Amino acid sequence: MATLRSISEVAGAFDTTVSALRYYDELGLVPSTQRRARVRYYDEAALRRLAFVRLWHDDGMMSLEDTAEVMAGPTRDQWRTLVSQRLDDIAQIAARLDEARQALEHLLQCPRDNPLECPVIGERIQAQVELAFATNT
Amino acid sequence: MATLRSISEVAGAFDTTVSALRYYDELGLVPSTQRRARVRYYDEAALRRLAFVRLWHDDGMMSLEDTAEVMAGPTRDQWRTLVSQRLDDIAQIAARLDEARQALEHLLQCPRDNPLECPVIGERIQAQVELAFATNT
DNA sequence: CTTGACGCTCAAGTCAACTTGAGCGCAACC
DNA sequence: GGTTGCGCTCAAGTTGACTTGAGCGTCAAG
Repeated sequence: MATLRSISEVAGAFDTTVSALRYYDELGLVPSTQRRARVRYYDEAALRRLAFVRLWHDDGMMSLEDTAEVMAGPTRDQWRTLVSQRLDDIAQIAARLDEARQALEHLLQCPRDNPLECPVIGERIQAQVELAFATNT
Repeated sequence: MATLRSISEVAGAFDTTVSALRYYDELGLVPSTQRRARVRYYDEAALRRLAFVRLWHDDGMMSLEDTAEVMAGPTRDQWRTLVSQRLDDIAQIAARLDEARQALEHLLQCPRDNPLECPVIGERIQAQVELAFATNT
């Protein structure tokens, strides 16, 4: 049952590095289960914590600190706020991502050689500039 | 016509800082139009460059370096590759974002107090762990 | 005529999330 | 019995995108 894995096995399986795992351990984010003569071993529970971290944290979705807080919070209210904030952030990011995607997709089929000269992008940009100086001259 | 803005005006209008603008200038990313006795002034064209930078770069969509390359590339092929790579990245990020959103939304209405104990999330995590050690024991 | 607001340069500091390097221990293999 | 492989610790380095600080110039107002 309680199969224990060495740090390099875990790193290999989760496509990460030994040093990153040591770093997580140091932070207390994913502590190794046991220490036999200073050597770290990981069991299933630890692996689940690790998978959790990678689910939240990868690609900069959530900072390690926030991830730690979500996992650590013994009471519901502590992480609920954080989670719903993060949901708001995600919605915003998704919106921006979609804007960027549209712009980039246009660029690919835009006949202009220099992106700065593209009239379609130019319109957005111009709108931005005008908006920036909307209140004063 | 050619209205010139001071660095602090520009910073205020674009909701950024004077030091960031100086940094962009130093990089050659958004050079100031003129220098009157060492003092920077920005015209419309410069503002358009700045808006462009913020459109691509904000929220970590694109690094400043990539942004620079897209704007600088005099030939189409130079930035086309970059742009389509970035489109791929965006698609991936969007997918991960959606995964994360689903997980977080579930958490908000999950009766469990500790996210690590949630069976719905647990299933994903478990799948990850198993997948990680799929090839060896 | 000094105080304040704004501008400048150049060097150094900051932050997150790691990585790298020095120097060590222990076990196995040739 | 040396050397390779994996593990360890602790301190310091890295990267990107800025920020901060020291020290200075310039001009308008009080």
